[in-house]
Amino acid sequence: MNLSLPDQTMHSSSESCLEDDKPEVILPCFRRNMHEDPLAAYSNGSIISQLLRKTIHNKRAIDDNHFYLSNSVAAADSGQEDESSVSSKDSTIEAVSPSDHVSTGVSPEGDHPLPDHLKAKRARVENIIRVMAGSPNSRQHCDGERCDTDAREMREARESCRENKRKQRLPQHQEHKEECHKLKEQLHSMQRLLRQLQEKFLQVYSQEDPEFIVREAAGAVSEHDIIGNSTDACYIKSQNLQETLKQELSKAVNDCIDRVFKKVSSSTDMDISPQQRVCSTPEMQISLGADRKSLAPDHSQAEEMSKSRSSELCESSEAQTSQDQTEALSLVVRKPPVTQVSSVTPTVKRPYAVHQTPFQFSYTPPLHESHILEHLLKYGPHSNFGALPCMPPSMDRTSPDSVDLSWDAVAMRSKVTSSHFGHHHRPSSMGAVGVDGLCLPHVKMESGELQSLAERNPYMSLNISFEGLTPSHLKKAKLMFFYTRYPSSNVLKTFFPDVKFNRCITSQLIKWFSNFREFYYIQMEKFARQAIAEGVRDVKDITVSRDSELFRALNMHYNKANDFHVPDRFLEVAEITLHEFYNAISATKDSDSSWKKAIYKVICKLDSEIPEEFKTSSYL
DNA sequence: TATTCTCCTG
DNA sequence: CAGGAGAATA
Repeated sequence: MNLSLPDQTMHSSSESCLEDDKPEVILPCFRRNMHEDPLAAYSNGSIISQLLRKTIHNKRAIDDNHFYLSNSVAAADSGQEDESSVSSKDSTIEAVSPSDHVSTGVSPEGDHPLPDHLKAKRARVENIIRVMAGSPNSRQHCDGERCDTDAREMREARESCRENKRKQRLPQHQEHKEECHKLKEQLHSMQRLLRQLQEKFLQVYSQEDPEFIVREAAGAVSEHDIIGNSTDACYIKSQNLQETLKQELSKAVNDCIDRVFKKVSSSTDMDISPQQRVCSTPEMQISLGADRKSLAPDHSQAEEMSKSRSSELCESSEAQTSQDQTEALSLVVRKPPVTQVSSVTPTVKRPYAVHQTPFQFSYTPPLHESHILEHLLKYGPHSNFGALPCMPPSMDRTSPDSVDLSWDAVAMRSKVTSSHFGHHHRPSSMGAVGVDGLCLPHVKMESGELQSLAERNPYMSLNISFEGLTPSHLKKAKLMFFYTRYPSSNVLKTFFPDVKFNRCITSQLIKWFSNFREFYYIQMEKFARQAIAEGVRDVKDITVSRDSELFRALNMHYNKANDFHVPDRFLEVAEITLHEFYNAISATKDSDSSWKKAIYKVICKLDSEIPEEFKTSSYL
């Protein structure tokens, strides 16, 4: 394909529609429309159709290697019709030009002034189309190196061109009408949302403190200028918003729990499987946002697993109340009678409710409301609550205070995870009501009951299987790294006997060691380069002892508490690795992108036996 | 095709 | 350290 369009052509076709610097091409009236009053351009000049047509022309010109653009496009840009050049040279677009005239006259908006929202929207649409129109030409400025990309882009351009053609065949005025209609609808829906939000605020505040209505409403919904402006109560406003959200959420949650409990209590006599019974308790529904896609059911969990599992119930319920749950959920039983589920929550249409959040499962507010709430939660003052990241419920998020459990697992996890996640928050920070209510049922539940529930519930087991890796395991893995850099999965299974292995766990452990290696090799490279920079001439001058800075760095990473005696062999391996890096870098092998692979190959053979005591589950 | 590894990013 | 992308490997 010949891309060597004359420079002049490119300029006239690409820049003239994008920039102001071609006054000789763009008529003043058109420029005013484009740059000063996009709305007017929209309603009067059908700029969109013109630009679309120009796009088509440009792209066709590229495709067919036609060089007639400079004239016709310039004319088109000017806003004046050049039908002869259009229709005579490209009969496939014949529908375009006449419709321009039609649309110009039958513009649905006519002369009516439009809201600013609409103007802005329209401006954006036009901008997008301008970019579309300009891109294929600007591409022509590139040099020959990008021919491949260009070819691909050209194909895309052709497709896009076809798309545009299809659109062009629609009567323009109809298109405009539709567009206007859509915009209007959007505007209306936004106004509706605003009103609803406003009402919500008023309603809530009136319950709390009638005196606040005036000030708060004015501040929160200032756009509508309900009463006036208030700028002096920002802090109080935030506080109130916080409390309000908490109350609203808590109310909704409590309500749903009540309803679910009622339903459950009335249906426990029904003929349902143990799993079903288990899943029917609210805390299960809430907390079972398990990673269902992997992991097989596990009925033989160790006792401590079951204990930590119970802590998960509360933890995950906390973490998930408001976040978006995109993960497949296991909150519904395997073979639930549809009526049973839907009778509890009519909003849940699917018996296997895959994408329902635990929260939504029981309480699904109208879409707009939830959106508003979501937005407020995300960006509002209560970010701690709202911005809970989308992490699997099995991942660490603890609320030890919310459940009075004395199990070691809980305590341990709480301790570690609270330091692990900088933004960990205690329930107390969630407000008096908060989501603690969600955890309440746990407190009332006997530990034995919980345990048996957990053992009978495959989905919980999934959760816990994944949960099997604790910070203790991480610490142990780090120490094992002193012996083995590339442990096989068999080794891992052997040395983590207390972990119920599955694909997920294995991958996780492998990932850990991968991370360990990453740090290890980064340090090696760093110190090797440092040695070279310091002018070390001989590899033999590089040693790794316990006094070495390198060792200290590694020890700090894998043995932070420094309560483990690092085997000498590790020092040797570290030294060998350092030498490898030194040699490779000295030989400027690092210019090769895969120069480290040779080193990895050497190091992976240097794994040594891991002491037996690591095999005991109680190690550490 | 699934798994593993490295690299990169947050 | 987790997660994702991409390449290598089985």
